[in-house]
Amino acid sequence: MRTRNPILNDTRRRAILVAASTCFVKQGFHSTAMKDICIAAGMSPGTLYHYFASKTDIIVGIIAADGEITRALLAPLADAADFLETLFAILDAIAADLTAEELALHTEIAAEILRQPALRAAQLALDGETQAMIADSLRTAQARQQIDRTLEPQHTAKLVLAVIDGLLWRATVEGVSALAVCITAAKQALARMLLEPERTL
Amino acid sequence: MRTRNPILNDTRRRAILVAASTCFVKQGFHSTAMKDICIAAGMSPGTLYHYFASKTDIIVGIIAADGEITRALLAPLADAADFLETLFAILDAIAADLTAEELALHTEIAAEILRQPALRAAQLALDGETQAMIADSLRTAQARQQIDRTLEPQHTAKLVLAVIDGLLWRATVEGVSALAVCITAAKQALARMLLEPERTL
DNA sequence: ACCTGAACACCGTTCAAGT
DNA sequence: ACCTGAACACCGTTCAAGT
Repeated sequence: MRTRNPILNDTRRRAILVAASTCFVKQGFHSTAMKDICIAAGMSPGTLYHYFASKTDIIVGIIAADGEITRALLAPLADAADFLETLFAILDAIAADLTAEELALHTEIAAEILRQPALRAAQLALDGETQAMIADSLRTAQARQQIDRTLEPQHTAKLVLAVIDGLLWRATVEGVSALAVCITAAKQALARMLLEPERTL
Repeated sequence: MRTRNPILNDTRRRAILVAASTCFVKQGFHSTAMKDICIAAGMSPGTLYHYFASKTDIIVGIIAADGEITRALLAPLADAADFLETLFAILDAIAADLTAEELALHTEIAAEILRQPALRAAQLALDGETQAMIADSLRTAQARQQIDRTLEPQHTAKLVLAVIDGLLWRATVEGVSALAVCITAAKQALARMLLEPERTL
């Protein structure tokens, strides 16, 4: 029994996730065959299954990768000169290169999570981490008097995520063309939620 | 060439839709095989395909059936003694027998609609009808001074549907146990939206 | 361990044959 | 027209064999 090569393992897994994401975004999750992913990643089915146990397991990988991206996007909040301004910039960044196909995949993944308990567990864990990260940033911002100090951080973090979620869902339903309007509405909602009443924009 | 029997056609199509819905709700859209639907409906694949062109076509049928149910649910609004009270009762009725599995199917259908242009067209048409229906009811309610008369009916109808949609999406994400809280929030939002400022509950 | 590609079981859809 | 069930093409997954 030879020992596993962690670097190769990581490289291959990333390559597969990239290939799979590309296919899923373009054709949809259920319309892409494993063969499609194999071709896109330049490997045989056997090799692919050496790195991922199933098509669903690839989604677990995508959820995890998305989680990392989300955390990287939100990182600037932790030490922002202005919390709300930074949050708004993040929203703009999220919207900047968002396509209808990406939103569609987002919905397909949501549906898959609802049907598969294993995925639900993975998603809940990641969501909890993101929430804690925002809650921490909120505490810092409150100490700096940038955010209404009467707000409970944990609960407020949940609301912030709910607003972002709602924004994405609305853009999904109404089409990417509605993104600008949705973002404006989301920003207004966030300002009212997070600032002290007398400081409302 | 014999002539088609409309009654039999309608009966069979309804039976298939009921069988399919049951399977989809329980196991999910992509996990139910056509064979499952055939067994549940008590017929052979050939017969099923005599009434529905494809698995996707069954979803078209389900969307249409859901549309009819929605219209029946909203019908009381057209001649309500109190518009808002009637709307609230409808929300409660929708929530009364809503399961996590039904919400999951709702998300699966949404994903399917986003991927299949034919489904999107069907959905848009139905949504337009529902919207027009609510707009009419709003006009009547405005004439009866039950609703803020400065509101534009068409646009407001859209908002009402958005709130209901948001309510269902939130319940999907947070779980059916959150339904009561979501409904309360939705009712508050609707009251603020529809009543004249000084009459807010 | 890492990789290949044939093979297997399953599923959506079709179609010749029957009434 | 309405119905049956075998058959076809395709897809997710496995596995014996190779390095």
